[in-house]
Amino acid sequence: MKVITQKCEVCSKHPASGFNYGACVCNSCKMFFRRVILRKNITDCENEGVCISKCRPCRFQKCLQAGMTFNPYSPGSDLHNNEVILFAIINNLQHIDNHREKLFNNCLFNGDPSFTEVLGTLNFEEKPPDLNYIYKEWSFIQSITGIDFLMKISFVKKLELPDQIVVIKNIFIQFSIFSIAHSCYTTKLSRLSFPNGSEIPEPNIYGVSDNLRIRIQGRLLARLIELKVSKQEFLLVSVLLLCDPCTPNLSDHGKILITSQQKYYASALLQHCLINYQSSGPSRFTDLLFLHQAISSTIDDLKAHYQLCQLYQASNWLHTKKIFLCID
Amino acid sequence: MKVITQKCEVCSKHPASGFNYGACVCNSCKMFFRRVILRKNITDCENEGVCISKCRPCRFQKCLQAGMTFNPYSPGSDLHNNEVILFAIINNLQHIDNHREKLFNNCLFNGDPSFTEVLGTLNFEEKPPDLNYIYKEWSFIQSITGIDFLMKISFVKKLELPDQIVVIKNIFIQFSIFSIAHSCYTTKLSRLSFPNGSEIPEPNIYGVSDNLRIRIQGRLLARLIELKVSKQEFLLVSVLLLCDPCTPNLSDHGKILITSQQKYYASALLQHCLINYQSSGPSRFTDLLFLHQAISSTIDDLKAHYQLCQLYQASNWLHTKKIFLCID
DNA sequence: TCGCAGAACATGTTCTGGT
DNA sequence: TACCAGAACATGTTCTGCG
Ligand SMILES: [Zn+2]
Ligand SMILES: [Zn+2]
Ligand SMILES: [Zn+2]
Ligand SMILES: [Zn+2]
Repeated sequence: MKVITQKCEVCSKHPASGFNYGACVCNSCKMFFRRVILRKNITDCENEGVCISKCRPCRFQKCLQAGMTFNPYSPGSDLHNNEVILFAIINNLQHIDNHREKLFNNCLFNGDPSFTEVLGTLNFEEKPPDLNYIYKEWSFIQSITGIDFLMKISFVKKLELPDQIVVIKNIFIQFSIFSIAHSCYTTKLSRLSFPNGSEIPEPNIYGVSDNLRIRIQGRLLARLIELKVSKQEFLLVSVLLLCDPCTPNLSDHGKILITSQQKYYASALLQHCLINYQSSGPSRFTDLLFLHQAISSTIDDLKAHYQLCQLYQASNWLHTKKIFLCID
Repeated sequence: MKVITQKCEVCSKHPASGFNYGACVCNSCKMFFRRVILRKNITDCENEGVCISKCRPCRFQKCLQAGMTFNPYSPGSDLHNNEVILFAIINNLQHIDNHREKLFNNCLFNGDPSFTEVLGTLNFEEKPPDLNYIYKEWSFIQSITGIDFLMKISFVKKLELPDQIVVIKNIFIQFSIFSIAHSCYTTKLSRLSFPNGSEIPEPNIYGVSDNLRIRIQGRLLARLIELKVSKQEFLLVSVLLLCDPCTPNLSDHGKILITSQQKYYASALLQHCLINYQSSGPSRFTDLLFLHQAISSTIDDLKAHYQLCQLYQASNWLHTKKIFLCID
């Protein structure tokens, strides 16, 4: 008699039995979600990224992505159970990021894909141990692995293709910078630089003000050091960078999805802050969100720096990769 | 790596995982069987006879039919568990027979099907309460419901069609007589007769020896009374009548199947006797099997009687139904 | 090494009760 | 009455141990 003949949002195998735990899912998936939460047996997908989504961990991720939440009547255990969800969300991000790091450190990417091409599968190759990247290559592999990471964040695939391009294009440089900065913070470096030690931006270009370079190298990193931004916080903030409903040229559908995801990840970050910082959780949350400003300023400086470099030493900046030129 | 790519004998949905509990079945069916036995939760099929065989009780019957047995290592409980199986076998027969009785008492069957037609679905109709059968009609409904009963014994469907005809044709009269006799025994009648009281065979036909009639009316019934044959025994013996590997014109395949079924039901009957008669179980078993002789003799007498009647009163025996004339 | 019984675990379906 | 959380039950899959 029900109008809901919809397929389950998670398994799409059974018809949804109704609105269970906050999403339109079938009974099996409802019970599955419940059991994972209660038994707290969250594991990681074996083949991160290339899974057919039929495995347990991926099924659970789909539940989370569908927006399922667990609010048992029994008061008190409430927070505890939602911590499980939070943990799972972060854990998932952590895995995708571990994969990114692996690619960044051990692989190379041949070619010069446009944005449309980037949306397909990216084929990384093993990097010979004796190969040394030059600066340009570092920044390219940093960005391309960053894009790969962003593409793997689950809700991105739910966007229509043009929206995917728009969103990724809007954010990948910010993420690259944020990511390299956090990695430098983790390894206790005081200036932005690639793993081989070459500083960002490329030094010693005649005519470019040292002031600009110092700002680029220091501002964001200093803030990360000051706040002692954890990896988990870094990841959540990264996803929130992506969740910008004001991204230009976004379709209506995209806007709705991005908005819901922003709400979702924002409350996850807030919860995380509350758990780790108790009463000062909200202010921590604010600090983290405002990292966005430091990132944006750094990008602005980088752009200025780039233009100056073009001005003074054009030849060195030839063959800029398409993604940096924002070519679709 | 296994050669066994066979389908499960019970569900034929999964491949058989091996030889489990005595039959080639899949793992699910293995566990299903195990659980039914252990929990002893045997129930009856809702729509006896016309079930798609997907329901629990039918699945369990299929297990039994596939020859599955339960012999747990733990000594002592052995017999107990096999009693569960025995109970289930008898219970199933009981149900089919209850259905037969219902048809026999409350329904009528229009038409004069040949044996080939009888193998399809038999369409019984509600009998108006004010309708009174004449003798011929009683014997027809008795036989046709008997055939319906026999067809529903599970292994019959496993026979090839010609074998089904051969087997049923060979036995349906014996079963009819046996059945009516046991029913008379149950209702404490001393002479074979139909529910309306009309005696078997039809009395008062001029020229037929009373001796013959008395033998027909009494011999089998007397034996049933003497032995106090229970309904359960009646049912098992009935199936064993059917399990005659020497049935003429049986195919090789049919012979093999019938032989295995004979072994199966014979050991069930023996077990039943042992449980109820302990040390005199085997002799009880023998007595029951020898009921076959009384049935056969009665049939012989009936045939003689029939021929005599034809001789003296031909008109009365016109329009004999096809099944009695053994018309395929 | 293999095959199977049984335990343990995972998943799916139906029932129950509160709102 | 309809809806849904959770309990209870039923089914299916994988692991373990033994001969
Ligand atoms: Zn589902
Ligand atoms: Zn997976
Ligand atoms: Zn099976
Ligand atoms: Zn059934």
